Amino acid sequence: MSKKEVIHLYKKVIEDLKLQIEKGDFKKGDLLPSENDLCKLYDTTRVTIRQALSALANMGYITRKHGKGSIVSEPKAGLGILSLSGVTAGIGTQKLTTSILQKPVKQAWPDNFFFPLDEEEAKAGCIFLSRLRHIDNMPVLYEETYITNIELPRFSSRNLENRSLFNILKEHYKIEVKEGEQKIWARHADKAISNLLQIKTTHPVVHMQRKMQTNVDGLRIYSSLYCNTEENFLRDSF
Amino acid sequence: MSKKEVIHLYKKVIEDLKLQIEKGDFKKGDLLPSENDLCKLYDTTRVTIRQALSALANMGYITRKHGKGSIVSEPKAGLGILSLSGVTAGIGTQKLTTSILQKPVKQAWPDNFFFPLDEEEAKAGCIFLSRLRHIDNMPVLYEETYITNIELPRFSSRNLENRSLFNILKEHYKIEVKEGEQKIWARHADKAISNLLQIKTTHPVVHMQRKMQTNVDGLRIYSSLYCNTEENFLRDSF
DNA sequence: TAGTTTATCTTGTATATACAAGTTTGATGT
DNA sequence: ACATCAAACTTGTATATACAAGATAAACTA
Repeated sequence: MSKKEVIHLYKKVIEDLKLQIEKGDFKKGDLLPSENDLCKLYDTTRVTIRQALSALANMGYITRKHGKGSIVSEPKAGLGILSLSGVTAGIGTQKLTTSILQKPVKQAWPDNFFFPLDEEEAKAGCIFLSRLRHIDNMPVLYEETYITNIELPRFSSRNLENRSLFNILKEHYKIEVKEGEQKIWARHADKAISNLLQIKTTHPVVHMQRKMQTNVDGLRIYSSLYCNTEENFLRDSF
Repeated sequence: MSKKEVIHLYKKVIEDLKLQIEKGDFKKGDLLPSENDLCKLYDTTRVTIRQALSALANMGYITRKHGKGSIVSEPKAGLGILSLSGVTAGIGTQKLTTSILQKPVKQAWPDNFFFPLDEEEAKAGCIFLSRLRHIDNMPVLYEETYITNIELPRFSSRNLENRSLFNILKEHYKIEVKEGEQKIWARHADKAISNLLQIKTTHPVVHMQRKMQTNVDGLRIYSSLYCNTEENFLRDSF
């Protein structure tokens, strides 16, 4: 009764190459195997290989040069919060830990929610969770996440510690973030935030509000986050 | 002796559809003609049409739905490039003014530039300019821009006041920003910034450093900006 | 009528092939 | 030794075709 999901060849090529770049088998400036080499490797044709390579180029892993080849791009560093490419940051995963302050719970949207909601969305309610991220055991980023309430089997009980919410949504529910918008402020930490991030109330923090569309119709992800950028910074690529 | 550039079919499809979306022939939510219809229209095959459509999807003009069609997206402000918005909904362009503190000048890159430069780039030097943006005559955002020094005829003498640098680069030099990355901090304003933005040195400001790739090989645009987000916020779509 | 199936749309994945055009390298000829 | 040219790479554009799979509406059945 196993799912027996059809794994598409071009997706396998993407995953393989992505992994090898992230592992460091291919470093910045290296040339990937040529399209024809990859064709032989995967026993397929150039159209399929090119589909994978152009996706990788779009995700920012490589740049392509006519007559030359596929050149591995600079690895992205920083707290890659926003990267749509799914690059889990250049900050070593071992240094970045996440603790859940509020496990996912179904609830109504807060009053005066920070982005306007359409009717269906407002009626459906949301799944709320909050997390605190640490780097080297120091709290750095506090994030509140609101997901439109649709049926996500076993979602509330999933272990979100030290794992990317986006990866879980992708792997288990095939939900992928497609586009979004964000608003950015610099603020003094208020009492709650200064407690959470263990800083003084005069300390400047980045405040961000984000709205993200997904590939699932009607399902949006909102988040509000506060970040102490004294020792680290927020980064994103577009 | 004209250039007689070969215009590729898939590029023509992209341009045609893009134009029709921008003109409003296709509005948000509309379905584009199906792939097969477009095949007949352009007397070509699906592979070529799909190449165009997937490019348009990547550019954010459409989203594609399996079994449904190509759906025209909400028009977006720019390509994920930072735009400034007011708390009170969108500020009209009339309220936003720009003054040039430093007209474009050719110079060497600063020492310890905030992004690593490759050899060619470092050798070429840069064009530097700085601008101060006001909302309702209050200074809100200070931005320093560095462009790789390539020949841009008459660029230094162009009037950049109240006009988008990106629009000028696009219209006059066909330079378009393709992708980029940005780093974000919250900081207390230092003396220079507090003077420029007319705020106290304890005031929190958003500091951003951005690196942008263009469609011209070897031409990159860097910027470092400081923003007072008390009355306004920075906004960004991706 | 209401629910189900079927046909027919749509896009998604894939094979096989051809030639154009940019880049590099090595052979050739002076 | 050096410049030139040709061959052998690379990616870019394109045609033609096949079947899978999601979405939708018409036809069918209870």
